[in-house]
Amino acid sequence: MMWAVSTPKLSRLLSKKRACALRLITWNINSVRLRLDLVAHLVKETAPDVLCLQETKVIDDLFPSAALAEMGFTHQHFYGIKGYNGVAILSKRPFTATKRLDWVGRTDGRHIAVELKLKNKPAIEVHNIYVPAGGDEPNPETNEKFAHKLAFLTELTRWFGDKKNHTQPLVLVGDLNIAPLQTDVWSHKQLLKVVSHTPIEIDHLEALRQTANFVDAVRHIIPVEEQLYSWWSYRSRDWKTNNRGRRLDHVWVTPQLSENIHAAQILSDARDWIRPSDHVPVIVDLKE
DNA sequence: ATGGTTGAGAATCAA
Repeated sequence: MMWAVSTPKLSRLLSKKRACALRLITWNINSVRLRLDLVAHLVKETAPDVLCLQETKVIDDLFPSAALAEMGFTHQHFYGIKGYNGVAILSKRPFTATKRLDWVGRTDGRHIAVELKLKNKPAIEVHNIYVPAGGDEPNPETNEKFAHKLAFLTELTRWFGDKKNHTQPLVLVGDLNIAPLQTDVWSHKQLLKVVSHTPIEIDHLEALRQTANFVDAVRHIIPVEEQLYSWWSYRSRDWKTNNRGRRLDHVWVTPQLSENIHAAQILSDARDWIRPSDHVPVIVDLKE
């Protein structure tokens, strides 16, 4: 087994998982087959109960189910298309339900959900979402990809809005491809017209958040004053020195779960792993 | 203002 990484201090840096906690990780992995060894490393170091991946980039027939089951994820729900996108929810705990959701008339592997039981709580529904990146130009009139991104968020907002009267606790994670806060980007001013940090996207994301009064679990733990990123472009000579990151990956929970948020961390070390994804894992522990 | 890199999978497309 080739361990791609040796960061011996990693486990020491991680806050310890409580015995009675559900550890949830979201990670845009940018090809699950190419980075199976990194998944194994992550799992060994952090022991997540539920691992949500985006950009698996593999059709279901070729999904590496057996290897992931060997890592302890005997419960798996995934949906991938050829070449790009693709989402997976890997779990050590059984699901009580699974579903796939499709938006803007496409079946393009961007949203799946599972239901699972927490101790002493009603079953929670975990949504794993990969929001379209949106292309380069932040104008829906001229850029079809940006129009798609906004339409995707609008449809999600309508759907979660319709669920509003339900009392089921929800967790929404994924690569939302939007960095909402000023401290979620390396330069608020320089990114105001850059897709991922434009006001119109942030408004759309905020509308989605408000449908179920979702709480940003990471910012619930880490103060908004603190610069925080989960993605650094491959197109940077030295990501660490330039540190031109953005926080595109999120974990949200509905209010009845917010008091259960025990810890949250962004594993920026992972950006230095061998052949890294451009995104790093985001970890949230929920007390049970 | 521009260019810079990576992955899938076979010429570009997506990010």
